[in-house]
Amino acid sequence: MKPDSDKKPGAPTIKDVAERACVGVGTVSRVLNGGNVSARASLRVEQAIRELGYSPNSSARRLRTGRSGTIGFCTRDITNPLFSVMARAIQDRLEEDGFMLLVSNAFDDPVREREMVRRFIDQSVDGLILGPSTEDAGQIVEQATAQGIPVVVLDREAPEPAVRVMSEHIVGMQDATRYLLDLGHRDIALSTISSAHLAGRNRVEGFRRAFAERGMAAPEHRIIQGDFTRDFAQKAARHLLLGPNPPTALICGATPILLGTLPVIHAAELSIPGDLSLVSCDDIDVTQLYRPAITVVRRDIHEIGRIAAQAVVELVDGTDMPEHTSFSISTELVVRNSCAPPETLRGPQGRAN
Amino acid sequence: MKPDSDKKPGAPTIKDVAERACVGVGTVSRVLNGGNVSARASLRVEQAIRELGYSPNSSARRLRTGRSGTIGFCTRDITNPLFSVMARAIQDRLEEDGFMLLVSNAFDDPVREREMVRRFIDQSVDGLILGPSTEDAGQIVEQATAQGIPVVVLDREAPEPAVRVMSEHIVGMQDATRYLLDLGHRDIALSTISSAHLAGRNRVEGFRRAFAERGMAAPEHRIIQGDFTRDFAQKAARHLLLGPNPPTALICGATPILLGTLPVIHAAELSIPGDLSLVSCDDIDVTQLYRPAITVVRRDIHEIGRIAAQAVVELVDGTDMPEHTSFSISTELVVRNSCAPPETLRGPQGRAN
DNA sequence: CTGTTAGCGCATTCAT
DNA sequence: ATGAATGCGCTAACAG
Repeated sequence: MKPDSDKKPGAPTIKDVAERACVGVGTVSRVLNGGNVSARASLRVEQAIRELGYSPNSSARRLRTGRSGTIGFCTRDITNPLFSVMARAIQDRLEEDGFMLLVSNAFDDPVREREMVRRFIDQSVDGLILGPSTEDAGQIVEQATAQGIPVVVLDREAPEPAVRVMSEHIVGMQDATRYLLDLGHRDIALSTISSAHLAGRNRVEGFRRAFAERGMAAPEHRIIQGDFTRDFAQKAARHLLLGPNPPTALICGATPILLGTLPVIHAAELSIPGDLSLVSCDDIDVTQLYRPAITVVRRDIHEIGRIAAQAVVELVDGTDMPEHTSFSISTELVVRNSCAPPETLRGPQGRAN
Repeated sequence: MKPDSDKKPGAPTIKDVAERACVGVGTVSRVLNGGNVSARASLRVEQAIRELGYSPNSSARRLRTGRSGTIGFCTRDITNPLFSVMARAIQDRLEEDGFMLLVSNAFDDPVREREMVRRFIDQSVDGLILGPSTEDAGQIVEQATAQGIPVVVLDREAPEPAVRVMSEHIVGMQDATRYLLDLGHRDIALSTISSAHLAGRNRVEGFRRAFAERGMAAPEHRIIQGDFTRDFAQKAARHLLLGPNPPTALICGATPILLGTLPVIHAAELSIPGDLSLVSCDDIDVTQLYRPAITVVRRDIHEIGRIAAQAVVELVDGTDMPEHTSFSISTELVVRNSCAPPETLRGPQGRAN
């Protein structure tokens, strides 16, 4: 075999393109990245690129420029519709600017989260989006900022360089509670996530405010907070629903809480809304398709993702600071069929079976 | 500017470590990657690393070695529980070997899929996992293989270098259909995905086989196939259920199909299983929590992800070929309360309202 | 066992 | 406007 058409099997490099186009590598680089190139040279280079099927080696480029074209998204658990929907929205938006998305699950474990972030940084992501967690993002933001990596946090506290995208959980829960109050409920239970989460704190706050608004004190003994597992939710639901004087209404303050609670409701053969009025937070397939359809505090998850993605992109690409350092996502109470006035108000004829 | 004590703010490099440990960079590299190093030198290097807070620059490493430590997962839509659960399983497994996961959504669009894969390759992923799609993976496998990138495909055809993880859709659907047949149903409808998908073809095949088994011909006019959208499912359900002689049982051959069908069932005020027996494919929150709970053909999604991840890792790390080039995932019929004998067999007393 | 050296492919400076 | 040269940080091949 003569060194005939014996090309190197490796992908063509910028040098190959330069040779073929009879120009220097600098010129090729310039047409690629938009420098000053004469029309003639530019044309020749472009043709060479086409003929060779050349594509810039991203590893070399990222070594040279320090930018990778990737963004890391640290979720609690991608299996949660909240995060998978966000992930999709983020990815859709990121695509517009040519970024790719790296994901991970931290399972609400601060140690794991830091480890994941470390690995993201290690992979030299250009930006970071952090899902809610039990911990402040302070340490992580600091760590990332030290490397010049911008971070956007979702529903959690974070020091200044970070951009925050916050949901109006207080108002949302206040609306839900008020709705139940207006229906005549007084003994309303709230099963939600730990106050270690901003969302947990805020939801409890909104719950209390709704009662305060009416000059009443919230039933503190009906507030149960725990971690983000169905397991916790199930225990909480048993405690709440299976006791001697069950509440007339229950608000589930997170999707996993609802999913852990429903089986208990089924097992106890409680009818909704006959025996129990039910409200959940975040609208998912289950809340829409369950019969009766479940009333929820909805927020636009897709928009949250879009905004977060948009923010990182601006932070990464932009030369100047972003307009906003904090975004607020509103909520909306979607009334469906899972709530009714409490039995006591419907007369003593018993359950409407 | 004078080269004062002006330390570079940049992260410490292998050279810094070498100097501090009074060894050559080669030695540092060796302790990092496991070469032959004396205990003494090794100790000193490790200390220097700790003191400097050194972390190898992954961009340089990937340029040098051609390996990135990332795997790309191309899904149809990460929002589908099927894929989010897979993604989580894949990621969990990948983590064990230090890989990170890049995800994307192709929305069943072959053009988009190729574009996503191109970008994955561009990002120099070490391996590729492809979710099911309307197209054979031939072209993509070829493209990836040319770059030495191994690919694992899920529920789709692919030429040899690729590893396939296939679900036993034929048997699964056959079991489901047989179950309905045994219950006494004859007029069974199947709403499933296009035959352009392997899963679509196989599900129809299983459906037919169950009838053939009994010496009957499958009701071909009751088979509707379309794309993976709720929209299609809704139209199909309307066509099937709202006509003059609705079937007595319906099998939904994919999660989006079920989700698009349920609203039609609700609107038509059909009772399950009174008016219609219902079976779905893939067990999700909705099938478990819906009342009545929905009978499903289940497969272990988590295991599919685990196997796929394990396979890529072996392909990437391994020097030798993997043991298997194809895996088969079994299915299981989970009987719940959404099916009953057809009305005709339960006597003429009409609906049990 | 160890230090030195040569690139990996690219963007970028510097002369021209 | 452009070609040549430099080095990003690392690994691997080499010579000791």
